[in-house]
Amino acid sequence: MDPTTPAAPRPLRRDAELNRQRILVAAKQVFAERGLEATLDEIAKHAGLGVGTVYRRFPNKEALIDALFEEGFAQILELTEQALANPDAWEGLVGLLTRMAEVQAADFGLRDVMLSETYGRDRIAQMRDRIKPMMERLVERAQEQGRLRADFRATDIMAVQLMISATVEFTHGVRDGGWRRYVPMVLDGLSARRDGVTELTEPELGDDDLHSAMQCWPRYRRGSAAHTEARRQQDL
Amino acid sequence: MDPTTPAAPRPLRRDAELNRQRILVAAKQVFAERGLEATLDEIAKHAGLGVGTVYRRFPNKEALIDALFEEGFAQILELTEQALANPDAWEGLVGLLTRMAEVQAADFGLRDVMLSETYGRDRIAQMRDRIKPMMERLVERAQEQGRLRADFRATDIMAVQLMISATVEFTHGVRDGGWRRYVPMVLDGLSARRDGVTELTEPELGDDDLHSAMQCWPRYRRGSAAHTEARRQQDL
DNA sequence: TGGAACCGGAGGAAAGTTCTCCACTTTTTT
DNA sequence: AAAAAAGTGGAGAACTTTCCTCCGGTTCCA
Repeated sequence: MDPTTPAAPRPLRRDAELNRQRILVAAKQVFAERGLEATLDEIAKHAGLGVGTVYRRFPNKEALIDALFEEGFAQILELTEQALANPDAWEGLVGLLTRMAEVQAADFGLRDVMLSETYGRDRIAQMRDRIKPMMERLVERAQEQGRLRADFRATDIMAVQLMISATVEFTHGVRDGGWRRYVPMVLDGLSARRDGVTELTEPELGDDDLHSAMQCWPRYRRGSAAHTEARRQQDL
Repeated sequence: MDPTTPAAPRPLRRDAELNRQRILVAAKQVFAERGLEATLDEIAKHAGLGVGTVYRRFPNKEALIDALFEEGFAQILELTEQALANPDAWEGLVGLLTRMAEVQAADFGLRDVMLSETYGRDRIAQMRDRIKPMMERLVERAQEQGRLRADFRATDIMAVQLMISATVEFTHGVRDGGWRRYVPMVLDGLSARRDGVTELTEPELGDDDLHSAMQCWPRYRRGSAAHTEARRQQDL
């Protein structure tokens, strides 16, 4: 009837489909390592393709990100459900926050999608709507069971995640899993009361670790280092 | 003897000196509000001057920052000394971390200088060398007095500050002092043991607060908003 | 009042971004 | 096997955003 029906999207040519997969794989990897700030040029190079190819398959960066992080969301949703399934709500919460930190540490792209609202806003908003009531139930139950501090609220979880995320980023590249030292500390702050402390399995950062963490700490690193450096040389 | 002696720097012309002051004042304000990412153009405008004037007085951005944050460092040093002076080391530590958070919230420029190593490296390194032993003593004493968890180390303080800093930034522009809710939580995680919890005086974030905090959350906000926005419009 | 000192702010230079374009290559169809 | 269709690569267009320079004109002060 309607000749312009968009219904029948003829399948991609074989090589094109293959390249599409390559792009997805490369994007997943590159985003995971470098976060969403990675360039599509970078991804294309990593996939062994030209940028043009990437842009023909995905109209823009956001579309690629969107296509990529659906499963990531599913994963998070599942983690939350698992946490709720635990009869000990506190244990569930502890596990959830730890897993979330693991996810964040393993995939900076997913972290960025979760923590920012720049990309995939709709999807995120939708997901938060689904997760929110679960979080509220989890918090409530953990409080009823007397393990979570009574003044904690579901809206505080975001801030806690952000705190943990900060330690993940801080220790990144310095010591794998260095953030693991700080998750128990934060959680000890959320418990209603306790006799001792949760044992820290992750050893402390040495002075040298600390120093290189500060060096690599990417925040506030504005202006290309090269540029600034060149200038510094001139001044001598 | 030597005609090229740099010793006698004839004083600036009156108007020039006045403008120098204006620059310093404006820079202090603008950096405090926007952090070190503020442009010298911005500062110049805020001072009612041209950029050229700023650059004649300070060879580059770093020099201006350096000239500016000496007193900030002094302030931090003093806070640390005060903390050490407190006979109750734990109380000292609590006070210190709270004050530090206040400083960070009040002056994003100083926060950036403290937490990054991009600007004023030498000065910072030097300061850290002076502060480090004080921190170690503070930690040690607080542990001896049985209030601070025994597995805490002086090198962990940086991470704790980073966590707090994350909450400061998160709540910034959403609710003044919203971060105050999280400092006691973190500190409760650092105490050796406790029967109950430290009372949170800062009320929780509402759903709307949370939403706008996410919206404003500046991290990962790459690509000019205008650009992205224009593109989004086209897609419709 | 004659310079030396100073000012403003347009715009140069560099480094990124995202995304387009089109001469070429590869696949599919006839 | 040749024509048609589909896909490719990557230089570079178009845009930001940064830091900083330059120089015609203005202001101060000896």
